[in-house]
Amino acid sequence: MDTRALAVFVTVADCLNFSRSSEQLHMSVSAVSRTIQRLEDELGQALLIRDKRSVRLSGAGRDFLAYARRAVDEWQQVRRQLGSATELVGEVSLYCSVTATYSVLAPILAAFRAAHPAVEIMMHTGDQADGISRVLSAQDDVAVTGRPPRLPQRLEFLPLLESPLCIWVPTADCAVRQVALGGDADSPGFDWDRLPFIVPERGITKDILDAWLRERGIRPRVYAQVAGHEAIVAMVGLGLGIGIAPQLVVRASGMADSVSPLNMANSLPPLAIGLCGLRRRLQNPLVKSLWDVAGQTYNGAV
Amino acid sequence: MDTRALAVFVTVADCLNFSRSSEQLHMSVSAVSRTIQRLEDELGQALLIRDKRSVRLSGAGRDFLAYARRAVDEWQQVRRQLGSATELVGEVSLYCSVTATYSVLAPILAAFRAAHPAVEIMMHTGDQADGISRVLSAQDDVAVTGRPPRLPQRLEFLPLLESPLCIWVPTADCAVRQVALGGDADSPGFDWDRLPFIVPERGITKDILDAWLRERGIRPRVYAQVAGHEAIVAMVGLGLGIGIAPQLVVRASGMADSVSPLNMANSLPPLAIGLCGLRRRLQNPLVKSLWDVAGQTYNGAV
DNA sequence: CCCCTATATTGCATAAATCGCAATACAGTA
DNA sequence: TACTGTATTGCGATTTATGCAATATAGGGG
Repeated sequence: MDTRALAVFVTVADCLNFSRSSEQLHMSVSAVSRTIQRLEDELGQALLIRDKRSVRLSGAGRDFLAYARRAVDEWQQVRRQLGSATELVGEVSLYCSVTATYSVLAPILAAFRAAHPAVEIMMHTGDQADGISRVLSAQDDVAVTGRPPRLPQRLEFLPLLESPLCIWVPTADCAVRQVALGGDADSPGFDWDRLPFIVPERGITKDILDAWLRERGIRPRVYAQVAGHEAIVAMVGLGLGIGIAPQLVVRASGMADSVSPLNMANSLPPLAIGLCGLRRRLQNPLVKSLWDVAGQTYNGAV
Repeated sequence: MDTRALAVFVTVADCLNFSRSSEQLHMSVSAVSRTIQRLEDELGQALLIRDKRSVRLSGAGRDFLAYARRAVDEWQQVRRQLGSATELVGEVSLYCSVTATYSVLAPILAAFRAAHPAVEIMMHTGDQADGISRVLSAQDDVAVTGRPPRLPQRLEFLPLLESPLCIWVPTADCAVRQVALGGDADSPGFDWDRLPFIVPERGITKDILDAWLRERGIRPRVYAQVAGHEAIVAMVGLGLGIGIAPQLVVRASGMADSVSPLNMANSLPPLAIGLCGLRRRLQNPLVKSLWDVAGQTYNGAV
């Protein structure tokens, strides 16, 4: 019998709800369900009475809960006593865009370094669009990324902040700007066809944009497919076309003066930015602590 | 962390010897070694100091041992409390020869039935030679068999009793008997060639006999290869030849008067008879309890 | 001094446990 | 009635544990 199973049982016994427990425990509902089943199997007793609309403790469950709390507690105590929990040592690998390094990560890393000076951070930067796949393929423990529309259950997402997703227009007076500001972007007659559009090559921003365009029946003239928001902003700033990027990136880019947002009534939904990691990896205390520090740093911000 | 790992640690801490622990725990040495490694890994502390010729507890190990004992104890206590250990229910499957049923198994089964009336015994009888493979292929939980010369480590063997392995000669006055008793079986000149030999088709007895014959450079005249000691005894009793079988089988066969042993100075080694089972299956409490009852029933007999 | 035994560890292949996903079942609700 | 929320289950895939064989090393004779 595994202490993890005991911890699961304690959580479920507290929530009296498998779904909520599964979230707290960073596991799937089925994993929780089976963990309890195994436990009951091993004990030859039902611990939780589930009757299709409620979960409650059985008599044996109440007795066992007392034991389980104590056992979990004593285990953690002995861990601490042996010093394994005093200081975390090891490394955590992190994937993010260059922009995220400044704007999202800086405060997290400062706090994390202060809390766990012996943990090394392996940071890999690149196109934010690759974050999810880097995490899924276990190349990195955690990535800073936008929230995917559909989150695979083995991924965990911790929202940190939101940034408006805008379509950006060059500030300099040029053909692109004149067309872009020459009409009402909300109206069906807006001249999308004459506007060179710089779109993301892949990733969440591309997915959101595609959905948004499809909804409105807009078929943009794609001027370039570019990897990385930073590059999109740069190209827009140079007057090559209009492009999509989170406001955050523009602010951090040093090109805030070279681009301005395209005003629209029904604008794009804001982008939720946060940490993304494999659930399984979150059981690793190092990854878990980075996660926790991030959550605390941005506590209540979103 | 698994309570099983704790139990392993407690055992090793008590023995201060991995090999002996592995026997007590019904696991391979490597499994024990790795269990301890995992534990140390999880705690980030060495628990046992191994310096190539001795094992002793580290400081952390001593502390942890106190915890581990308590944790194992409390776990067993809560199990008992919840009643999972009150009565065993289920079934155990058993393979043995017809003879073993009477001579070896009877007292075990009587004691086992008394101790665990709710456990059903599924008994399969057949040639004792097949016992090992039945167990290896998990067709049966446990078999009564002779001790194999080389025991695969995933098998456990519990010796119960020994029986002399003899070469049997018909009692009735016949050609076979005259030749067999007409010379000194120990002498190199003994007339093996003129004696029809009834040998086991396969199994441990065959292996032992083959080795014994090879050692002495005897090439017997094989009259028949037969499955099952009972059949060998029967054929010898009918005067068809000489044959090998444990004394136990002859005694139980009702043909004890029809056959007599061939006297030899350097006789065959006695056959160790006992229970054989997959180590893994021994962790099943039902199988374990049958094993334990057998051990107690024949306690000290061998 | 060298071979042999005893003991613990490690690479590797295999067996078992666990997990997440998708499908299912069922009760309450809009 | 369709829909939502919740728990379970079959199944494939991944992760973990195990046994075996090989390796390493020390001690004990001959």
